[in-house]
Amino acid sequence: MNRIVLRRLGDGLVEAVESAEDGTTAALTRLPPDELGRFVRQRELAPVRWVWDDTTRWYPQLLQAGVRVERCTDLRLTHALLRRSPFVDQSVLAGEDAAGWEALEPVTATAPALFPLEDPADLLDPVAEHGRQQTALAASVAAGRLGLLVAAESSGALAAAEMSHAGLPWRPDVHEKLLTDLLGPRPAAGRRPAELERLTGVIRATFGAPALNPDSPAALLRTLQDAGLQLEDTRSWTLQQLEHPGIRALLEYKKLSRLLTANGWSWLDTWVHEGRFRSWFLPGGVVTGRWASNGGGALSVPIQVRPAAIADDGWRFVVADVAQLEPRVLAGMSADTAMAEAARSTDLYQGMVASGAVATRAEAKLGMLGAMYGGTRGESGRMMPRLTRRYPRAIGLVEEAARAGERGEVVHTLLGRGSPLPTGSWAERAVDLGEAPDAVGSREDRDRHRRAWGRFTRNFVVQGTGAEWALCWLADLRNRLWRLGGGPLTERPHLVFFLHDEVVVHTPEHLAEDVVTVVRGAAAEAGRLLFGAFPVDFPLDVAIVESWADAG
DNA sequence: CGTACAGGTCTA
DNA sequence: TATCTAGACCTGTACG
Repeated sequence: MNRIVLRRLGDGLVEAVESAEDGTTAALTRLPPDELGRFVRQRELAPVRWVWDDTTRWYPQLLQAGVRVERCTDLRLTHALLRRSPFVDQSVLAGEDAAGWEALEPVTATAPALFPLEDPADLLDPVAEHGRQQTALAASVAAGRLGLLVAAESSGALAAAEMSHAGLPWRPDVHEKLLTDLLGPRPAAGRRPAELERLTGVIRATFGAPALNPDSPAALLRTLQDAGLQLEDTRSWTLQQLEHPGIRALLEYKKLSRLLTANGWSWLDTWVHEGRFRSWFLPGGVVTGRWASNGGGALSVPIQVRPAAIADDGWRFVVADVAQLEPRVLAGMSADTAMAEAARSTDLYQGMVASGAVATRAEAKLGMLGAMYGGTRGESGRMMPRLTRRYPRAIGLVEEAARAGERGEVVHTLLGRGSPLPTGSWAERAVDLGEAPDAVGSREDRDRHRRAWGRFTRNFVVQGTGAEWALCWLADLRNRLWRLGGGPLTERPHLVFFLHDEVVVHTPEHLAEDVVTVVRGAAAEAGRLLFGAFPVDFPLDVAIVESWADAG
């Protein structure tokens, strides 16, 4: 398959360097930016891989021009992956512009200038960087797995851009009715809605504080303490434990105030246009490999407002999420056959009960969460010895990751994403083994940091490998969806949302059943890609719905 | 007056 | 019968 490296030239032209499999240059084309769409569309007629500095700098404009790309190599994301992987000879990647590649930030402008002036990306040489990356990959002892990872990461970048382009269907009228029913009519700027005004009055009267601003945590804490309540913070969970006639109104105020500030009228004004909620998904935005997001709080859209996410007329959402992704991934990566046996069940925790490992589902869940997050106290800590006896390989894997982190070492996911190195004085000392008396922090301080980093690395291997499974699922699904329909991206079934282990597909109603089939097919393929023939299942909960809120 | 942080709440 | 992982983003407040 030919590769085409795209780069911007100083005079505003775009250069396309096409090379064959063996590395020989087949063609060199220069064209003005407004002809790029036509060029890419034409070259996409045959299998080709586009290579560019950063997907956010190229793909939104192509999508705007109605051009969809099958595959690419995102040099920014690939560089970041290879740079941290313990399976890569770092000297190969070192170059005079290595720092430039590391500093490169994705572009998330709301109105992207076609080619921004003074873009630091324009100082970097994509042909040279691609060469270094290919050399580093080929020389790696984990070339196969890393190759899969960088391909999936780049596919994710395409999917992310496509989701921002399409947007999540969102009905402002439904959202506004929800707000009005709960808060009252939209108030003038800077004023509280009627219901919050009413609750403020109740709170002030009940606690005898006529000037209290319930939005000020410090003032609220003082007022509650003056009223004789014993508390150290004003979190809802803390307030719920208290007996006082004013608590009800206070909790109600907090709930509605949160709705107003996070997803109220101004959220609608800012993030929903022409019936679509558009935010930026940032693949690789979290160190573990999970995606981050930018704009509108896309990864924490409250369940409360999801009724406003409604498919277009004649369209449906297919909402799919994988049940208990992380314990299943742990079973696969540790090749723990006993845990994989429990994972054969639709409910992994119930499977653990059925095998006699634990007595109740609640214990199974608590124990596994403790194993993956590092909970040592309370009930989850008490489960550990039994889980260790029953699932020695799975528990052993996370325990070893925790110990490595406590020693200041790098851990890695199944496909080879490396954890960051710890920062701070304890880390240097951990490598040193010197344990010299510390002038700054106490020994207890260092031990606390060490254990905290161990919890991070313990979770990193599981969360990170879970993210790899989800990335493979998403990448394969994206291609299967494309083949289900015809015409432009948004006239076919297409992805509109992705949240760690859940996808939302917007599809013409008559294709919804086919979408369910390919969503399941892609999940099975992701399992094969990561774990080969090892028998671990990834059952999906899938629903065909008109509103996102009706799923699950 | 702008920035940084604390406290809080939402997601998986 | 708990507080363990990763984030985004809001308001209020202290600081320079």
